Amino acid sequence: MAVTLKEVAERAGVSRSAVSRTFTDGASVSKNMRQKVEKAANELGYSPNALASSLTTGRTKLIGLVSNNFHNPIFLEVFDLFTRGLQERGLRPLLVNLTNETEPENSVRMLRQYSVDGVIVASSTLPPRFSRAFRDAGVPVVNSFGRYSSAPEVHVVGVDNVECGRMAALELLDRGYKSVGFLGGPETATSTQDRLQGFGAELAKHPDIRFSHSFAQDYSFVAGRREMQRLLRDSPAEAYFCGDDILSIGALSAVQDAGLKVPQDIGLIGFNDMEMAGWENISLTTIRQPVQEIINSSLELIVAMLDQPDRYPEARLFPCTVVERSTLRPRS
Amino acid sequence: MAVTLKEVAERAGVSRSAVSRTFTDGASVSKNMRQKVEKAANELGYSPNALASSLTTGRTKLIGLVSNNFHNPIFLEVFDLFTRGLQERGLRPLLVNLTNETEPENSVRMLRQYSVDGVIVASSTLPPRFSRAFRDAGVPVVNSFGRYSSAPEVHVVGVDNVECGRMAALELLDRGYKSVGFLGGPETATSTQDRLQGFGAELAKHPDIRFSHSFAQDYSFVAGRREMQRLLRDSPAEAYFCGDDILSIGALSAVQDAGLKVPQDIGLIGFNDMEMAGWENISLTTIRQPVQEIINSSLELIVAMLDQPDRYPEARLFPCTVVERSTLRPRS
DNA sequence: ATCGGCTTTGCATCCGGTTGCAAATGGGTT
DNA sequence: AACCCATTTGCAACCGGATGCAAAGCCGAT
Repeated sequence: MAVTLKEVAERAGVSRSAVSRTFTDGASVSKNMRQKVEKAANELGYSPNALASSLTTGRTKLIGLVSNNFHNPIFLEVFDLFTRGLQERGLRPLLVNLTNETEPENSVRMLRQYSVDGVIVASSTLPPRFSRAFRDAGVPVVNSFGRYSSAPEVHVVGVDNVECGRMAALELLDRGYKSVGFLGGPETATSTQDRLQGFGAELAKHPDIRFSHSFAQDYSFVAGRREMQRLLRDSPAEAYFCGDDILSIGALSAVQDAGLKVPQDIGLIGFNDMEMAGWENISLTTIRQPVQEIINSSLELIVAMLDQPDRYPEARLFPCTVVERSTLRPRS
Repeated sequence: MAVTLKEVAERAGVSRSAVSRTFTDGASVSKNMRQKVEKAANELGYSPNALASSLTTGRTKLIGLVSNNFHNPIFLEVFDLFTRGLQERGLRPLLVNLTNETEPENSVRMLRQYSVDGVIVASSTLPPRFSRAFRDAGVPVVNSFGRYSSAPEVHVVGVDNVECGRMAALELLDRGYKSVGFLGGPETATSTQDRLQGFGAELAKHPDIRFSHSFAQDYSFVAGRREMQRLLRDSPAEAYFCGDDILSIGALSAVQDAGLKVPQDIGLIGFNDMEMAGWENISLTTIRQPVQEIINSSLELIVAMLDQPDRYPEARLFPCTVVERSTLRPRS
């Protein structure tokens, strides 16, 4: 079907190696030879088969892009940045959707069958055993938006969620709220646990502040809205730290539907600063996660690992910042 | 690095062909042999190299998933459904992000280098020459959400955008609006052109109705908002058909910011029925595109083309329906 | 035991490239 | 013209697996 190296060689009247060499950079080919080969290749419309060459070079330039966040709009931004970043570096994203997947085995086997050069696990909700499984299979792996640990088992790039929780608490205290709540994502997500921990730890220093917490079923508008509706039925707090912007937006809609005003009656602070948070009809005060930086760093790291597969695992953390918009009352 | 067929063969004390056969279904292997091989394979943790086998079978099970819509949230739903659908069928999505790409050449070459078995072009804004380029390269291609044509050059699965425009017009007429506008996406997108055409054609039958149109720069919140702000400055129409829900939501925010009420002062009808359109704080009346069905059908089609690459191109169209929520005034 | 026919197995070759090695080539010196 | 050395080229083997073909194995029937 497609034109092969052999045909080009015949047409150019040279050996197959010669053709191969003109298409491998760093190989030794004379100017003359290169011309002849390129002429023949162009005439035939030849381009080398990346998979065949991967057999001998051991490199496919395929990177598994693994995620289970296909319902949170911020992940569209994430996919956009990852795919473009990979493409710019000559790498190809093989997308793996792990929605509803609980065990890593299948995906590990699949990605190994396709000899991916590396894997990026982009998720804040996938349990760490997924990343670990890839590492154990000998595949370079970077866990983006994953859990920070002082003794990381795999490379992690993201934020310190405990610190972010603390930051949210300080922000609410700073505004003089006397009773606050944490409206988290699913209780099983490590990101939720960590944010809650930091949030709670900071509030523990202020025993006069009433503090409660609860969890939404997942990171989604509907879940955030439902949970807030539940909270509103029974003496809600003055302000809530939501574990994700998408939860905040759901919560916001619940609050407004109940005839209450944000931020006058109830304050909200989100997490992520996704594009939508800046929309004028939402205008969410939130903790910004530097998505672009996290992704760039993840890409650099995975590229580096291609050459040093046994690189010692590190955690790369980026600071978050508060983005003030309209869902918290002014500083007192 | 990874375990190979040869090692399994040695361990099991059989020929390499025997091992190959136990892992190819439909091949002739005795129960006894299969057992021996599987035992050895398990002990070694062997799984066949999909790329190596693709060399001889000519099948990679790789499907190029090509798009340039990484800013419209509905495409997160689209990617979710496509990737899961492909995975269920044993196929692997190789994601290609064509943002800012104007010429198909590079991506065609790349996808051919990776010997994809087929390509799904999922976009309503990529010019038809992209799909055509894949077809010309001999790669089975399905253009999902593409432009319907009575003489399709490649397989198209989607909706009849002209018809949808007409449907929007009828809906607005039905509500008794006397002046209406079309707020489209980028003028170069065929989907925009077609929706405008249908919309205009229907209105042409009613010369008493004032009709205007304009275009947003792209399919995004910001563009929709900006365009609506412009319109509001100068005797706006009573109701607008927006070329996409995301534009509607931007427009909605502009209208509300201007102190006007929807639907009392201005009516809006969108297109797509993305998840967000149903959020209670948005509650957009819109024309629903049956995304799930379009994707299922696209998948069936691409699978069918794997066996019949020269299948005669067809257009598969699905009807749209009006989803009534809260952004148009009641029927008169 | 022998035979016939079907199934199972192994051999060898091929898929489309890459690469170590040795032979061939080219250019500059003497 | 002869020689030396660096570059370029081709040969052949290999990457991991699939498959046509012929040989081997198996089964029941005679």
